[in-house]
Amino acid sequence: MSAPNAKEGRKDRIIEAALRIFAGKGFQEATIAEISREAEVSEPTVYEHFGTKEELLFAIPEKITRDSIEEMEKILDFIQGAEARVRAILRAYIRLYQTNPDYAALALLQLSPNKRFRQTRAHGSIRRAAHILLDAIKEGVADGTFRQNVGPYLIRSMLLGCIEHMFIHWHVQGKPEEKADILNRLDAIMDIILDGVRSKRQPQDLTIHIELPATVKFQERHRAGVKRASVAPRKKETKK
Amino acid sequence: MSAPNAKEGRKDRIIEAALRIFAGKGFQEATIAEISREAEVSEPTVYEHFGTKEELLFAIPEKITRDSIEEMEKILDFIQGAEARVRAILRAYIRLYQTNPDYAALALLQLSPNKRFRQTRAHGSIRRAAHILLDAIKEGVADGTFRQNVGPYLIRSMLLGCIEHMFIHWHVQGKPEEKADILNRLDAIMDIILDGVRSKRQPQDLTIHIELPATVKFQERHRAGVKRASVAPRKKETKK
Amino acid sequence: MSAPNAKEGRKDRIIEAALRIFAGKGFQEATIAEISREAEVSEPTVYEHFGTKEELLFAIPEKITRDSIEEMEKILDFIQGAEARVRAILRAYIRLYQTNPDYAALALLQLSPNKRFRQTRAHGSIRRAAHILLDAIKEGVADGTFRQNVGPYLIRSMLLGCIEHMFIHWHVQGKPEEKADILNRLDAIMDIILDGVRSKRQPQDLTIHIELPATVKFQERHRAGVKRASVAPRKKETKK
Amino acid sequence: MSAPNAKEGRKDRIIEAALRIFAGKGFQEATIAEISREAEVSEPTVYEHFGTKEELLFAIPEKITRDSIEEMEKILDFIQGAEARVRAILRAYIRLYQTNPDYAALALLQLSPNKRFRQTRAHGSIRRAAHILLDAIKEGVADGTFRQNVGPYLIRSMLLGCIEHMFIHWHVQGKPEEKADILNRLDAIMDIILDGVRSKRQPQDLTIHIELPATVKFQERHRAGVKRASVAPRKKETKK
DNA sequence: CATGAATGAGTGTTCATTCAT
DNA sequence: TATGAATGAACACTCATTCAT
Repeated sequence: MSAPNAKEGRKDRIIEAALRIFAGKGFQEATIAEISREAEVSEPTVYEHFGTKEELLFAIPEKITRDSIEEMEKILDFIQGAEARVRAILRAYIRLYQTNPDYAALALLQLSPNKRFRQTRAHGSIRRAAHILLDAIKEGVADGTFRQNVGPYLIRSMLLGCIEHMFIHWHVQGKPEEKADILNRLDAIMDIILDGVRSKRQPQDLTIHIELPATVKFQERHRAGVKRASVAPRKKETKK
Repeated sequence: MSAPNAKEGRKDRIIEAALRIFAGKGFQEATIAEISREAEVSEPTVYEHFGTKEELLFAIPEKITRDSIEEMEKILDFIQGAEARVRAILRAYIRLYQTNPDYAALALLQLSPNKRFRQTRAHGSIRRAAHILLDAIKEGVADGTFRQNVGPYLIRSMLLGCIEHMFIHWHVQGKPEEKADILNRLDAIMDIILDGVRSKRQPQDLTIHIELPATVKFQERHRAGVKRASVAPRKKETKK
Repeated sequence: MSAPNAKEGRKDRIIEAALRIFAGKGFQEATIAEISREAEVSEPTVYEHFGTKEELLFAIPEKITRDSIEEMEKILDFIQGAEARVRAILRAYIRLYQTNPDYAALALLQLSPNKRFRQTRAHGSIRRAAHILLDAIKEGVADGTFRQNVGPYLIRSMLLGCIEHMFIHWHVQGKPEEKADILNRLDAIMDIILDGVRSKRQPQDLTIHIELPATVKFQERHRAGVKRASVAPRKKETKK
Repeated sequence: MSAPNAKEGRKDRIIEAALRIFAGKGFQEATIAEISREAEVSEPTVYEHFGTKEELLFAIPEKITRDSIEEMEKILDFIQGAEARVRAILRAYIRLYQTNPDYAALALLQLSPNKRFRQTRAHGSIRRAAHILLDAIKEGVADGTFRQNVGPYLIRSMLLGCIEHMFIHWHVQGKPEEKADILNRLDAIMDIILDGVRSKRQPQDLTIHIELPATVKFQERHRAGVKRASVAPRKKETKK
């Protein structure tokens, strides 16, 4: 038990050290010497487990994405409805980035520019995740949840682009405290993307005309204000 | 006149060569030797004009953004209305990226991860552009064009994130032909972001309870039923 | 009995694997890892038996030459006559190289350049073999079999040099099929070295004076005269 | 003039230093650092001129053989007769090895085991030289200078093998003083190879047919029949 | 002023070799 | 004893950067 533990522990320690260093100073600026120091192993030990500096880089998303994506897929089995599924997927993205800010920085700043990364198994996982999201969106387009006249790729770009942009922005701004907030604001973000940012000042085209005798008593039952969820537009007009 | 021209021409040739090379293979993978070869000057000549490889990197956005942003600012003087201004700014972004795909790749993949770039004058220009966009958004929030309850930063992230994500996606996918399409589709994209992706079929979640005396005549006006949607939104009307 | 057998078998397996690998890619290019893999033992086991990579290299001729040379010495006891002895020794060389082409390549290409190998016991054996050959040659010089005016070292260089050159040539040319032929051609080679490559035309200038009774009829048959040879030795014998 | 001189001088200095070091301690044991120190240049300068350590190794025979072989070819234009040509070629070999003992050691001990060297231009020159020698030998075989029944390849192996063996022997024995002697003894060596090492106690191959009157008494003197030799020299004497 | 030539400084990578089990 | 795991030590090679011309 100690051996495999020690072994895996060592390998994991190296990956974790590499994640810290790579995220901190970039792939090229980082040296194996520094990483091995951080991991408290010797340089050759790093090469024992990872044949190349770049291989070590790619091992990081390999390790991190596999679990995340499998978990996400499991969860999705229990979620019905396109919108809910999209929300769940984005929630997974955000939670991953938030739980592991170093990984977020690595993935968004170091890995994505790397062309060779695109031929990696880890990138395959990422593509799969992106595909799952795309499928959920398509489903939403099909069932009328989302607009018919908008390409699902564009919707995905909006969703992921927004999230990624926020993370990058906060990372380079060095305001990690705000990062913790993203998950809380996901529903808001979702609502905005779903419903748009334009202020909805008029009951869009809903008009109800009811003619009642003067004696009739009228009671409108307000719903409890929606808490965090759907910022769905509430439009109520009662006319007489 | 010929000398400064030749000189400036030389400097520009170096910058352009550097842009091509940096965008093509990344900053670290590129060598001064290669760039000087591409620019048809000698290596020391590169150092004559740019003290450092990184300085040369930073000179690229310096050159490109200055003109773009100044032009954008001028144009904005003639545009009224928050939404139109936002559209104009985004149009400028897209046109820049589209006109100069190498610069797009450089800015989005090479420059943004670079921390030192943030202390550059060129980055100042970029920040200013981002600020102008933010101001336009704020203006729109203030004048009721945009929702009040959404932070302008978030709106900006949505807009820029979406655009950047699309460019990156198309760059790494190697589909430049689609890139040419973005500008044409900007208005559509803007509309989507502004209006949301949710299909706007009816006032959702509207519940009206009306108690009426039996004698009251009631007339319900059906809207067109949802066609294919299966997960159709729930609408409940209760009448008595 | 099994243990030492197994052990010796293991040691031999390592030596044989090392021979294959060393001969195939050279000493420096070969790695202990590769050899241990080929021998189906672990790397430390190699070091268990041979303290050093070079020690392992030297163990190969150690193992191979010992038997060969002892056998050769025994055989020589039964061979009389300098020329026959020389032939026998060379036959042993050739048979060794031919039986074990890997060893030939190793000895001729890897071991001979190695200075430290000269201080090895294995090299002692090789020296002894060379000495035995030299003794046979000296014996031949002494008893009139070989020319008096040629140093025995030179004769040995001719013999060994020729054989080695042929093996090297065929090894690098990758024509092992010809190698199988050398032993068959040893006698021819020996004859050539012994008798020279010059065509023996000397009887050309041979003048014989024979006094015969007038009745005797005499006929000499000339060989075709050599055309261009200028430096051809002229030998004249006169008899009565 | 100074620049090319300095440049070529530098490059040559590096080659010469490399030759000394490589010959002294072998290719693998030598380090670029040591060579650059010996050449009094920096390590990168070595790489400026030679992309690789091995390329540097191969540049040595490149430089040395080209001149030698061209010179040899020129000289051969003036030499008539196969034997004289062969002698001239071998003289060139020996002089080269003797003039440049380090190169001899390098060529015979470091280069010949190297498989990649065989694909080098320098090796092409060496092959050409070997081919010229072979042609001269074939010419000699054709014109009757050399034995008809001996393959020219074998003759070449004898000649080159002998010379190389002597140089190697003297190199590893560390007796350079004898090396100086080889050229002086070349003619003797040639004579030996051409005429063989067997003591020539009688005119061989002499066949005399004499018709004698029946009254003449005839006596044939048998020599001891060679046992197994197949190509054994035929000696027939007929006496009266 | 432009450049050919040179280099200082640093890094990834390799293996022979050794412990701890 | 045999080995999986780890490492110390060393080296080839690169490239941004600078002189001398």
